Amino acid sequence: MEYNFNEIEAKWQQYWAENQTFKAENNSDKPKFYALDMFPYPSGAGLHVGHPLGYIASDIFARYKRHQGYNVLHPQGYDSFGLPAEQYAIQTGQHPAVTTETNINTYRKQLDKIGFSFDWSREIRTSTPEYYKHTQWIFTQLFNSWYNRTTDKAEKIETLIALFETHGTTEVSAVCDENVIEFTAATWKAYSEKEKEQILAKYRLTYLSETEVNWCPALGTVLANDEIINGLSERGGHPVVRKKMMQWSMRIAAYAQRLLDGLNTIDWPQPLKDAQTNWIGRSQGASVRFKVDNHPQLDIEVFTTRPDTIFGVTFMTLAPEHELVSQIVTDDCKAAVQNYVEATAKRSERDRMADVKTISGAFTGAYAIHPFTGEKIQIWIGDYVLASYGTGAVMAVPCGDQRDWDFAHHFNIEIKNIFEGIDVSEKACEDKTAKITNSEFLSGLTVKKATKLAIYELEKGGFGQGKTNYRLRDAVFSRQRYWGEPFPVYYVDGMPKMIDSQHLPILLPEVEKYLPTEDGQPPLGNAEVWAWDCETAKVVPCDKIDHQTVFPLELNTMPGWAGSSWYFNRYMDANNTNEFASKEALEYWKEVDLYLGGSEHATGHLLYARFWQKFLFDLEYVPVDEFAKKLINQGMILGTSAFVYRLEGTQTYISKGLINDQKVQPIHVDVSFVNASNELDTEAFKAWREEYKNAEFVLEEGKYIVGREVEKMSKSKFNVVNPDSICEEYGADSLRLFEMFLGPLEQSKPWNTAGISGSHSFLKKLWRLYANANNFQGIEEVPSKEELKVLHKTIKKVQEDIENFSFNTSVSTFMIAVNELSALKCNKKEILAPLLVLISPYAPHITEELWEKLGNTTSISTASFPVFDESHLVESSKEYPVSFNGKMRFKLELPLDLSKEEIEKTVMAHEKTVAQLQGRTPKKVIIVPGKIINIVG
RNA sequence: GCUCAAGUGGUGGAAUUGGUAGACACGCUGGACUUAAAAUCCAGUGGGCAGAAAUGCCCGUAUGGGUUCAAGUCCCAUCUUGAGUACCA
Repeated sequence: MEYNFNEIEAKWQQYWAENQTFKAENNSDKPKFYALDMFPYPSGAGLHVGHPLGYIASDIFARYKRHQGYNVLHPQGYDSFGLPAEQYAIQTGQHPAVTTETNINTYRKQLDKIGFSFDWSREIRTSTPEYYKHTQWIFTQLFNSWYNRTTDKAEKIETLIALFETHGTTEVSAVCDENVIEFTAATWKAYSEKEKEQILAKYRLTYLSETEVNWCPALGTVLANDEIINGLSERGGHPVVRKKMMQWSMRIAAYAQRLLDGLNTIDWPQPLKDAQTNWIGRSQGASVRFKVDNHPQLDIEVFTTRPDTIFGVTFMTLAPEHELVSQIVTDDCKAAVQNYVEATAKRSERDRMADVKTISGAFTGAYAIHPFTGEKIQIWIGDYVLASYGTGAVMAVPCGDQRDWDFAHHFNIEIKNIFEGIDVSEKACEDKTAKITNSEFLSGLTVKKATKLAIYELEKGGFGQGKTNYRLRDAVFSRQRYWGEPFPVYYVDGMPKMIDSQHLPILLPEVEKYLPTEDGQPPLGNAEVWAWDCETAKVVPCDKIDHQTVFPLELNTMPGWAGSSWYFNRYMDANNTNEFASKEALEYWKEVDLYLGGSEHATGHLLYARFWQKFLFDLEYVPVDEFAKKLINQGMILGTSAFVYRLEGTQTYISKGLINDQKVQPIHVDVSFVNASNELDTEAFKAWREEYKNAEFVLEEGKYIVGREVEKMSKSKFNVVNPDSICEEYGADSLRLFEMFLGPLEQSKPWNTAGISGSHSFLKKLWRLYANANNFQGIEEVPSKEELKVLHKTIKKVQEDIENFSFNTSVSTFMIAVNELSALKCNKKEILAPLLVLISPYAPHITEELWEKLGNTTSISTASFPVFDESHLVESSKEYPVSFNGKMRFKLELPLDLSKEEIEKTVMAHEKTVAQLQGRTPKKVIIVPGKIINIVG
């Protein structure tokens, strides 16, 4: 009987679906295990072979944990709001919901074919009202909360109001806007409702603020930073300008320290932790206030990580946008400063960052007073100082900072040396082991001590204090898009109001056009029914707006990361209609035990999700403050793009080997036109597109050879390989094994189908092993010692490998086991049955089939994992490698219970040893029992 | 520039605490079966030198040093590639 994978795979996929084999229960005596994949965005291109890599790995782990007796939650869903569906809608008028639905159906079909053990009863889609109802609810919770520094957590806004009522601002230590005012309890009570609202807005965890966006007038839309290249839009190459808009922001900066600290409690890859650590960018130092000469009321505050170098300050630089620039600039410098400010304003932030080499700036004519020496210090402006970091001003220490040095050098400003025995005439000294000199009370101290003392003296003199700064900025939460969660927000007299949670969800309104409106409003501005009626608590037509009881609704939508910042909690209780998940479900599943996904989400999704989780934890909605205990990044599967070379300006295509010095244009061709030896099917190429119809080819040895390059798999590069055809040709089990066999999970690797026959023939060998064993039945007979040894060393290795996520090596272990058992002509049930359980997480279909043929009536997924028994591996002897000066010369079989002395005696007496030594006496003999013998001399 | 990861046969990769480098697979070569092909099975396969052969010797994990009885593995320097980030004071 042949291995008919098509039939077998269809049979078991149907069986699992009908029997709900992988449905997870929220009540169980078993220990729980939650294995999660980062859910996909359902793009129109469908799944390619890169997607399943991580899904296969987590599926293996989930199945393994089931064999170990865990109650496993292994769900899947779709991150289904997003840009491509909206752009397709703009082009075709097709509603994004329709496109999304179609794409999801394609994904589902493809996923089903690979045999994943997902619990589909818990499927979620972020774009459904049942789901985004809760996303909206979380937003309102953020709005109704503030960050209390005293308790170091988020609290309901009511606790802040209570503090204001009893103590005014005196007892409040909060993470809030910079420009909050102080008041007493009495003043607070005297404020009008609107004034109170305005004050509270500065404390809420989500708040409106004027933020700059990249506005492209020609496209009528807002662009993300990476959609802009050299100041022009990526699509169409139109000019992009910076425009201020009122947008929602999330006070993620409040959580900077906790996000940093939390990294120590979770098992995530170090590179990913490093990326988050850098992104949060904690730096410690001091904040120092410099008085401005002739402006006794003005202070310039700077942040420095090197307060120890304060006596090396010879000038000060402000960001051109700094608010004090216009106040301090002297009349004779005014023109130059204004010119410079205008020139920098024209350059985009990107341009400014990209151009690091050009040094530019202008002198303001004003002077600051050094807090310790009282010396007058020139105040400059320069675009190397960023308004958005720290205070937008730096104290420049040219001897200790290369950028300050470059600036000073360029503008001929004094460079004062405060480092003992170091020459700073050519470059700054950034070495932190240098000794400070020429610095009054800091002279003679090391950096560490000087820093401490400098901060102490600053605080004593009232010039500043120690400070910790974070690079992490609050996150903009508004998008000028259609296909996203609408905000549950309406505006009364310009102030945002939350819609009460009982009225959620606020459904995404229908619009005629998915583009922004002509006056630059977001697409929801096109909606005709988009106003909130406070009396009926319903969304009503816009023309009913009277600003008495009917008010305009928010026109922005939420960003892509809103829905993905809490979805892992939803799977725990995905069909709950009252709350995002019940307390019991959250208590039971707690957190994700294994999270698999790409490292590209390091500073996006993975940071925002940790932030929301901590927030929900603070308000006691979730039981843990880190949502994923362990995280693994799977590497990307790269495509091998193929190129033809067109002679410039012609329809002639030159085979790769014949190009030489001719001017050719490389053009991507569909990889399906190319065979394994890089030969192009020229007819298929000509038929591909109208423009290639008349192509002529310059062949080498009668063939057109294409160029190859490994790139990211992408539709536009025509290098996408889709799993469907592989499933058809070799079966899902072959695909699963092959993807695991490609190499370490974390590593990026090019896709190359050449090796798939190896995995496939392994499965055929496996099938034959069972077919030969009493026609699949196996025999009830005590296995031989060798057979048991093969089985148990396989159990040991596979178990270790799975736990280390080393799936590639366990596939080779299976191959070795099957090769060895085939050689032994093993037909014992006692060996063949446990072997199937070992392989079943990797190749679930064939193992279910063989399991059934062995006489089992329940799914193999219910079988328990074989238990490793050391006793089968105990050896009585060892084949020792015998080395001379570290080089292995021959092997010698010796009993393991020999003592070192006995080993040495035997080895030294051996004829090969004598031959190797050629009469020399060894200086030393190293014997590591059970490992190696090394003779030196 | 900075941070991180990585560099091993023709190819993907293995070698988990320093202890037999190249497991397993692909590819290739030869053979068996076959009219033939496919499929399957068997043997060989890092490079070099010597030998009819068994076998022996030398070289070999990006490069150059070092530590060690012993280094792909540890240390220092350099080069290359990939990823992230970027005037962060």
